[in-house]
Amino acid sequence: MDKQPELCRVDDALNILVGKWKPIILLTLLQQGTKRFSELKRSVPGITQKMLTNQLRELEKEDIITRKVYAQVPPKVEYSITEYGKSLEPILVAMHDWGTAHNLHKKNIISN
Amino acid sequence: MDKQPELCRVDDALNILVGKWKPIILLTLLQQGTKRFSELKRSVPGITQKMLTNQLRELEKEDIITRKVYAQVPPKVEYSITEYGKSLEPILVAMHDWGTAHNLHKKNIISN
DNA sequence: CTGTATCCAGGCGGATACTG
DNA sequence: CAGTATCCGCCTGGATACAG
Repeated sequence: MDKQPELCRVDDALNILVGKWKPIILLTLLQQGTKRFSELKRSVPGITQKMLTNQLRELEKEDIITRKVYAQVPPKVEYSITEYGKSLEPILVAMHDWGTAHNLHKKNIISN
Repeated sequence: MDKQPELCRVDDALNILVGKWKPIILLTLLQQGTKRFSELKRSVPGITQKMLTNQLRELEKEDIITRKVYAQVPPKVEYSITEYGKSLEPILVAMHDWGTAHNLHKKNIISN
């Protein structure tokens, strides 16, 4: 049942990153800083309100992002990466770099 | 529907790594080299034959691992990381390092 | 503007049994 | 030894409607 202690350490990071919209949400917040709910919705084309809320809540639970509510009408809520969340950036960068190379790999296969 | 080109690059890597047993399978092959089906099964406690086959097939499709069948009785099949698959190692290492630090983070929260 | 509540389809992963 | 085949429960994510 248990995995090797050394090996399963990767699963913690993976579980946090996994979610249809989490990577793009995190990258948006990392690159563009604090954003309102509606701004995020615009920054992530195709996402529904339900899913945006859902993914944000999960990231918040993991202490990767923070949620700041302004008591006003109309409502205003801002989301930001936590310091802890910023520690995920090297992983996202590694994946982004790999993704770029992956694209080239696929093109090479096709061209052969 | 479409995401920003730059941002969605991370999804390619993520999709390949996602799967309940893929990370540990990859790390095992990376660290210990070529392994037979039964050896992998022993290296990944708790996995069923169905899931081991399933995860191996998916990694094979992505050209991350190779499958070598020896025409003999009893059957012998060996799995190895491809050169291309090795390019995933930095990502796995980054996640492993993060997972280790994450453990400390959780401990700190508890101790506060 | 920033959510919640429902319903629903598809896929993932587990248990189990069977096979060349 | 190295798989396949089947059944099945659960969770994820999409569509849609409603709400403070």
